[in-house]
Amino acid sequence: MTDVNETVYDSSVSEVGLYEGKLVRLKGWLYNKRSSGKVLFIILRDGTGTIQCVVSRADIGEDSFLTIDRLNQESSLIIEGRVRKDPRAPGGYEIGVTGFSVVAAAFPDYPISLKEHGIEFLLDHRHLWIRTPRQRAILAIRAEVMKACRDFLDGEGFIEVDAPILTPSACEGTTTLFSTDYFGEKAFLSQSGQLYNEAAIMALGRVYCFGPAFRAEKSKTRRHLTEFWMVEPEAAFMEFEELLGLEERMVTYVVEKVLQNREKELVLVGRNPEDLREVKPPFPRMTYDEAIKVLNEQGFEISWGEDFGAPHETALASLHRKPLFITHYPTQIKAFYMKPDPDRPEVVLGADLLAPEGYGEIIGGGERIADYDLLKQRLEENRLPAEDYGWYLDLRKYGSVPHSGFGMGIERLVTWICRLEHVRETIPFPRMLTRLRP
RNA sequence: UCCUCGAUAGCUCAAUGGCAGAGCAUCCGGCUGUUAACCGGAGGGUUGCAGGUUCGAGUCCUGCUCGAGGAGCCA
Repeated sequence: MTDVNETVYDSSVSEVGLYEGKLVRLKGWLYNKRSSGKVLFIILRDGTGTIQCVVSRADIGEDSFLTIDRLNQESSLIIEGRVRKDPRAPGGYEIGVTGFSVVAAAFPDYPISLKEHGIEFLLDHRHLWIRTPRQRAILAIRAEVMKACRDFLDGEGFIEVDAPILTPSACEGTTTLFSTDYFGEKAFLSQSGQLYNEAAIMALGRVYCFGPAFRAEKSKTRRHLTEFWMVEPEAAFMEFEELLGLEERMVTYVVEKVLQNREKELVLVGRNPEDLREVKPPFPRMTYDEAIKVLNEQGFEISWGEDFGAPHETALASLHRKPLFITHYPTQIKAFYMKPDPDRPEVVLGADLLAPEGYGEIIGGGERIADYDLLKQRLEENRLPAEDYGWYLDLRKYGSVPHSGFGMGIERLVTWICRLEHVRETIPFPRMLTRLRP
């Protein structure tokens, strides 16, 4: 049945269809095993997918059959066999095993059996949980999202500039920061690279930073991590209207790329790709004033000047099937660097982008204050230490220009795109209020 | 920090105040096309911790610990 001179092709599980009728060699892990006496079905996973491998006692001999029959879940092995189409196989193709070698037999107590598990148990075993097809799919989509962000911004003339993680003070001053000791001085983990971006645009024009951000808030919800990833573009000479257009095109591009390259994964995690095909410009817009009116009409008790809570955001966003811009928030509830609307200084030229289906804010951004005196005044109003912001004020002293930027939270974006219940599945090793390990 | 809910076998869960149970996983056996295979058998417990009520507590009461969902805050 096997010609000793026949070529054996090295393949990944995902590309096995290219070798129909040929012999292939697959390297991976035993995901599941079913036996029917003389025939054994092995589901092999290799990081690109899973495939059914059929082992028959008659084909490989009694000893080999017993060896493979005794392997436990997650044993690593190399399998050789012939690719064939079979409607009975999940995925359409299967491998008729002609030979194998065990790389390492797994201990018999692999914790993540193929049944239901609670979230605490799964998070305690996150290092193993990520092996499951669903988690693999989510992480692959995350990577696609991050790549699409970079590709889009690179294509728009942005240059990636890394912002520091260790910083001497708060970027926005309001939220809680993780502190650490820096050779006897107190230092903080960055919660945003934005202020450094503002310095970088005066050198490079258009920049973005892409990195982790840290928030020591005691938030305990499905939308919060203490360590999360954010992409923050910033552009010199870009005003508010142009910024919203950029955000719209970027979100559209990212969604398009995920549909193009990770549709299988989307389906696997339970997101209907058709929902996402509607995400195209223009996105609906609503001013803060209008939003307050709509919320009051819906029975919410919220008055002008209050910030939105999660239920408010959900109510507003569920009016549309596309992301929704909320613009012109009250100056008093937004960060000190946001530029007040020249026609109406009580509101800022800032916007949040709310994902549909109750996923909340995925982007926050706006035009920044370019005027030296106004920025100085805002710093004082917010009681921020002058010595830490001297360099930031310098940017307004030496050739200040109108400029805008935004931050997009990767985990929230992925949560919405995948239609997940919680952000914790969208990052390889989540850091949350009650979780630092593994 | 606040509100609500929860903690029983490795995992997911059941058990009216009255003998601590099932499915899965593990081990042993069976089955020539399985689909989170199936069938038979075995092992596996300080019921989160500390008190209390009771003839008797997994179950009722008090305190604590840990976790989940939500609020506030935010991406």
